[in-house]
Amino acid sequence: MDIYLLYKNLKKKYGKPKGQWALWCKRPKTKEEIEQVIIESVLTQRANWKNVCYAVSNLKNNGLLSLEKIVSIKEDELKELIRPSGFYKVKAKRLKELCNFVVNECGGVESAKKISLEIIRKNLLSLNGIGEETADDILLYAFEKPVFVIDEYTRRLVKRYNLTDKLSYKHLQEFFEKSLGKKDYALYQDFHALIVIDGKEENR
DNA sequence: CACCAGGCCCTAT
DNA sequence: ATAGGGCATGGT
Repeated sequence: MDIYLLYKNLKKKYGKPKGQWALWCKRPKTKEEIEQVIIESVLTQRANWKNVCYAVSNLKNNGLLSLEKIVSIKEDELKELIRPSGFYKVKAKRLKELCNFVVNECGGVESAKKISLEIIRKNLLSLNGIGEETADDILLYAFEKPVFVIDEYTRRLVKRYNLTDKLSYKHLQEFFEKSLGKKDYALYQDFHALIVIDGKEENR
């Protein structure tokens, strides 16, 4: 099975990624858009996307959809705003830690983009509540690093087509990156989005 | 009413 | 190393 052909077929079937994916796959993104993607990467953990939208709207309506603002507001205020996204207590804590890291340790999103992949990935993973998938979401969709994101839908796809037997995150990530041959962040962004879009479609 | 959603951490084997 | 429980909301 040619993985790139799989991508072409999904692309043919769905075209440009829609909905949330339109923003996540937008190239290039403004600073505000990058920050929104980072915030959404935490809010979307094990959450229905509609619920994420409610939380994002709350932040936006209060002028707080920004990393600096999230660093400065009270955690209790943040909790109430992001409540619809579920697991709101832990997510408020995680968000504040993540935003603080990007703003104060990295010097903001533009400087963060310039940090080497290995270093920034390791640092993101050291934060509480940022696992491999969330870290790679941020690296790929916010910082435009060529890392292939593995999630539940990707695993289902691998199983459905029997692409490979080992299902660990690291193995699957290497499998996709090697199979696609080139480290192309734009391709990785669209492909992962299409895998999720297609996975949801299969589910109905 | 029951079950689910793009995760992650902690604890116990 | 790996399985299972907890975290919580709104949709279907």
